Amino acid sequence: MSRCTNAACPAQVYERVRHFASRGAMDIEGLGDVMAQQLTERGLVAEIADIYRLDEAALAQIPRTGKKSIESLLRNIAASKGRGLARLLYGLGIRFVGTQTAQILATDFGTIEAIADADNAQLQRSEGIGPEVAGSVVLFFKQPANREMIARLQRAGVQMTAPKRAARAGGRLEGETFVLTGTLPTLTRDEATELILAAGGKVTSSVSKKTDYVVAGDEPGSKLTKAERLGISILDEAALRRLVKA
DNA sequence: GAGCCTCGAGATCT
DNA sequence: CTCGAGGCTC
Repeated sequence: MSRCTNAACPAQVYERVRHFASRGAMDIEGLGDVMAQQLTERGLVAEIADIYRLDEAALAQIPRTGKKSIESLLRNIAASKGRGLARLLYGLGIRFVGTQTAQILATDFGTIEAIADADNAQLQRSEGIGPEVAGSVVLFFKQPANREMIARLQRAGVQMTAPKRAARAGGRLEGETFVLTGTLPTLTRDEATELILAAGGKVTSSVSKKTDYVVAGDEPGSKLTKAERLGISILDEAALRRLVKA
């Protein structure tokens, strides 16, 4: 696979902005595919940090964007500053760093500076980080343009810290691995994940012998079948809540 | 090397 | 959600 290396090319800027604002990353509602396209095409956003410089006058240039949408978007942009290090890291779009890896790095290192200054060997001490991923992270933070972008985000007030792992250790679900499938009655996937993480548990995406519990909701997928075959404990939402509180 | 797991893309649904 | 590719662990 080939990768375009011109960071300034419009298609690259658009992709970065779109990914940064996406649900798993900074979750900026109102800044989806279409808005990202408009902002980058019009030169209102030439790099990620420009998102935080947008104001009413700039947004008013965009067709079909009235006072209400503008107010709401600006509010959502402001709210995104507090999403925390894990989401921010994922949002930066570092190769091989998805939500899981970003989460691990965030809780292991605690601040963006610690990650940016870590060398290959230090990064590899984290679970799931091998030579390839570590190399990719080092490469990203070696680029002066990336360090500058981060500095600009920081100046804009974007928070770049995370509670360290220690703060969460000793939870009731310490050492337990969970997999979610189907739709839960009252919790979203993110909320269920957060509940488990907060109790010291771990959430992965595929069922294996190492899975301790499968949390199944309505219309579960093949993960439930696999869990039954492997004899893994199945929980519904109520049982998960009980386990967390137990 | 085997098995596990994440990433990332594409399909499905709301 | 599923699934393949490929990185990581043991």
